[in-house]
Amino acid sequence: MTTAPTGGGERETRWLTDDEQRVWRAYLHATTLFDDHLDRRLQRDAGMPHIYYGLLVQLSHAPGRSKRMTELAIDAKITRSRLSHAVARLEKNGWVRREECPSDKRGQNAILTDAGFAVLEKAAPGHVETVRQAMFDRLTPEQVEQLGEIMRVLAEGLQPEDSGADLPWLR
Amino acid sequence: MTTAPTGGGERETRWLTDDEQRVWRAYLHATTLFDDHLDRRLQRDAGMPHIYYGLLVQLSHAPGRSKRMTELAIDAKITRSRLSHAVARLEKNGWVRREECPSDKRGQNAILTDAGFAVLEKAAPGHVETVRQAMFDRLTPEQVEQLGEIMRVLAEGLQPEDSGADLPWLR
DNA sequence: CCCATATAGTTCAACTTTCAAGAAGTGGTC
DNA sequence: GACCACTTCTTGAAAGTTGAACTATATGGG
Repeated sequence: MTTAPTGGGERETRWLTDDEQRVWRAYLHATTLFDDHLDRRLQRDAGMPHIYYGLLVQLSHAPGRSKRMTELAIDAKITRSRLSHAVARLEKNGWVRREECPSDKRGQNAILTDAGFAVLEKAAPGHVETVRQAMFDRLTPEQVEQLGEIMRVLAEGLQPEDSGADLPWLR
Repeated sequence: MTTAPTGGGERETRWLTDDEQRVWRAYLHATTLFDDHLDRRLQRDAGMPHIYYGLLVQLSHAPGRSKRMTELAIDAKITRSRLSHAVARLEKNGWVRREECPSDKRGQNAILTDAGFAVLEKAAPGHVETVRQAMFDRLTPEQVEQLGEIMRVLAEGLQPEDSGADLPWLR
């Protein structure tokens, strides 16, 4: 649905050209496959979806391997609701634990446990290898640079997304 | 977890360079935001997630606005299981109906209804506009071309993904 | 101090996705 | 024509996601 000369009461829709459609489809195709690929690998190698893995990574980089929930949600680009569920699951796995925030009683800190760190340490090489094989081994250095720049531009335009859910600015 | 000089018994992991990490993060960031953005828009404007919309689009392009389930699954890059559930939902909405395949009694054809087509017609301009604003209005013509080529390369390397679920080659 | 309002995080219900069966049909082989 | 391997599609339960409602705490005036 991107080319038809429109049908209803519209005001000059700027439909995609054939070239644009091809790029758009290629984008959807590739990103879908990529996402699935990563998810499966990590599910297999680390027993969790990609985004959960990303949470552990975030924590591993944080001072004290600890982070406020909201901060973690923002960094991982997910809603607080989703994070709550995710951390609950990771906690059940023994990979993360929660601790009250001393300075703000509403707050919680998510903390990477040693077990969690171990899982990360074990899965990381395989994950990196996956990413490398699927992306960096296939692209020329120029393309890698182009991709980076393109993604930066796209992300920039998407940041201040409102939409009524949760906190407006929080995703 | 992409830079640390490793920790356990590994054989020379090819960690990502700082530049590669930046690109990788930019990629994740942008694609995540993009996906969320589209999903929300379509949920709001058409009452369904992006992938369901994609199914209707596929059908609208097919001869007779009809397609075999498996073919549809392959084109949409989803499992048949997922498609079954999705079509069930779309059928409940009255946007798709199922019909037995005459030549193969195992088969089902998914058919876009007039109501389904109407939904598509109504949502399409907004959807295209969303895509245009978020992607094509932001990139230079060169970047669009680069993006297309890069995505083609990435998809190429991901095609024959096995992994044990459903049919290996299907999805 | 007390209030209104904002923020942090969780929870609930509805929905989607996944995985592992399972029911039904096809096609080739002997 | 009975068997066997395979394909097509569906189902059910578990896991994950979403948006909205909710609890509790914080904050900045009056």
